[in-house]
Amino acid sequence: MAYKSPSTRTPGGAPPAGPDTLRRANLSLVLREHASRSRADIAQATGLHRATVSNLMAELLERRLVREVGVKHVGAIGRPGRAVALHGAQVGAVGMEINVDYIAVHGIDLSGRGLVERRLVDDAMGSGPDRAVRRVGLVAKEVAEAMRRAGAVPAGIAVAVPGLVDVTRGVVTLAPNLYWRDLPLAELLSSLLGPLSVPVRVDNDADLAALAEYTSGVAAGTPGLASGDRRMTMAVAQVGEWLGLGGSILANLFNPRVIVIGGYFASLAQWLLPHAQDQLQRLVVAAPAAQCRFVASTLGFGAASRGAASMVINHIIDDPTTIMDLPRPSPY
Amino acid sequence: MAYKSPSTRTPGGAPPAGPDTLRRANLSLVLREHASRSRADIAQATGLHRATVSNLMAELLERRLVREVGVKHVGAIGRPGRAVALHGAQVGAVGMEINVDYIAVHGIDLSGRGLVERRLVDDAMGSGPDRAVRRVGLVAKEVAEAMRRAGAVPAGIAVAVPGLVDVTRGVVTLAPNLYWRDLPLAELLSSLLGPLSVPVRVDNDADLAALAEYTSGVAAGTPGLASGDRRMTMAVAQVGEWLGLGGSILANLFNPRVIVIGGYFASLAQWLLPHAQDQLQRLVVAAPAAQCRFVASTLGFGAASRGAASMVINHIIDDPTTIMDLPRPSPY
DNA sequence: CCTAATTAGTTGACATAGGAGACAAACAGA
DNA sequence: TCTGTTTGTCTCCTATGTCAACTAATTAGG
Repeated sequence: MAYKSPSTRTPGGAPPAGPDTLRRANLSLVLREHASRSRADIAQATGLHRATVSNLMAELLERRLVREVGVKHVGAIGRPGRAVALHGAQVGAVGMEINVDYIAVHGIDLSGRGLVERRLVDDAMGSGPDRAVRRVGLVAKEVAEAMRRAGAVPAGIAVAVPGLVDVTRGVVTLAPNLYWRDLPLAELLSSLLGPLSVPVRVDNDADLAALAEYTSGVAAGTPGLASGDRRMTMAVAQVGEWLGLGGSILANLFNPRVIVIGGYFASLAQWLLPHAQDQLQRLVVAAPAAQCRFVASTLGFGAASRGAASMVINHIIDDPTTIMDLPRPSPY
Repeated sequence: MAYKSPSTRTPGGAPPAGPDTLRRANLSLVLREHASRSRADIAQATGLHRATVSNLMAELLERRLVREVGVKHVGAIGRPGRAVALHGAQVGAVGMEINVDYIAVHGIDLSGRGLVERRLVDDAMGSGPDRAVRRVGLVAKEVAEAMRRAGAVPAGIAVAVPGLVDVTRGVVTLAPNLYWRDLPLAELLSSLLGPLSVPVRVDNDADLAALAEYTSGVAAGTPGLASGDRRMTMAVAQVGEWLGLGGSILANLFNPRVIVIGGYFASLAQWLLPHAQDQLQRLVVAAPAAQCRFVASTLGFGAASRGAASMVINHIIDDPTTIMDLPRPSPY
């Protein structure tokens, strides 16, 4: 009999680890070092043995996640390495943002290149979940089709929702603005998408917007914290001070380098941020040793859907075996 | 040659995974199910094969982390299982809290039983790091000795510091009250402890206090958030409202079930909390759907050191191979 | 042009991990 | 006592990574 992975049926805790767990972890490790480097370089960077990297790379090549991209002529002595690079074009990721008056969509490929970008105004999103979910499902289907035509088969869809989300189950616990409550959105969308069988994830919109800022926005490459709360309405200066107070509480707890202000606040940044920054400086314990700055988002309202698409890609990088385009041929 | 784990030398990212990684993960998985159950029960709970659990259990027995504790007579049909349980008594964990005017210490064994508890008043802790570190080192040495006399060899020491901490390097980035800055506390204490070679960790005091509340305090078994900011001084009612505002910001971001108020605030809980709760109710989006309550700490000032000790235990449970009391005899 | 040195990638033996199934052990019930 | 059932262990199998030896490709130097 063939070797079977440890049974996945674990009631509460972490799944048991088998050899495949190891494989997944190391595949991910190798895939992270995709910056057009040779196998030897990657072995160096990951600490894995050259032979192991070769082996793992073979699987990544088979799954069309990377490709050989030419010879890496270092000019130095010795045999030149064959550079491998991320082969993003064939794998797609779809991110959607649902809000009261619009649906935003970002379709990108594995290397982050934008393929599809839409923003549909729809004032009736708040009129109950049934209609809204159907609408989202239609848009998702259509975008997935467009991605497929562009050569990138969608490997996952992530949906950003303005509310509390149970990420593991894909359930929207509460989204007041949409009048949603305990809505199994991932499940509903999955069944609407039907035979496409694309994994659907759901997450909080602010979290995903933060991810977008972190990966490609003003906070790119910096440990940061994003905040886009847009439920308060007060005079600008006052709001700025409150923002500073809120930021100081977060800064004292997490010591971020930047706090990114997004959503409707971003457009008022010019007037808000000076007050906020003053307040922050006064209230943060570590100031000025640990510099924490308020920064306005530059991604605008597309941030959440952009972040959603990024999250799909992150999940693929975390576990490259989920790409089943070319299932590994059984050796028996 | 024996099998060598992948080289640990990884500049930036995660370490490469070898068979030992797998072993560690599953050892931890089994050790978590220590509630006096049979091997078969544990196999059921973890999803691992019975044979694997037997194998892992053998190593845990060898390391004296668990012990056979009698027959599990279910009264039911079939061969009764041999129950195994956590054998905490031989392994110790030391938690220390450093503050301006005192050092608090908690020594517990692996099963959580308290062995040593001290609280030393020392008003000169704020007079520079040199003296303070020496003092802490002496206390640590003495407590470790007491633990050893009680039969529990310390397997780790965690230190709670009121300030910003770089946990991975064990460096106190900034502790204003102590006048510490970029102090490599873990390294200093390690060298002071000398040949004892006990791993030293450093963490933020509020985080560790939160851990204590979570494991054995008012928030035991509940996803919670702890806050013990004691830097503000205002009129009680006003403070209560500000507390509510701060709590609402956190609640909107993280949706915790409880927010535990600790430190000096806890003693004023009676007057503070009603105002705070009112404010919270008004400002939290999800209220009243997602119930979030303010709760006062009952652990008092020992919370951080208690949490520090818990953290040491958590690390042991996470990776039982760090217990090298009985190194596994090589089979060659 | 040919050889030595050097680095890149691959191959097969070895070590270790966990799963599968068979087996002995230990009980309850008839 | 015999049967059925569950527990724990043993042996074999597969999967994975390391290691050392080997092949491949290139530069340096005569």
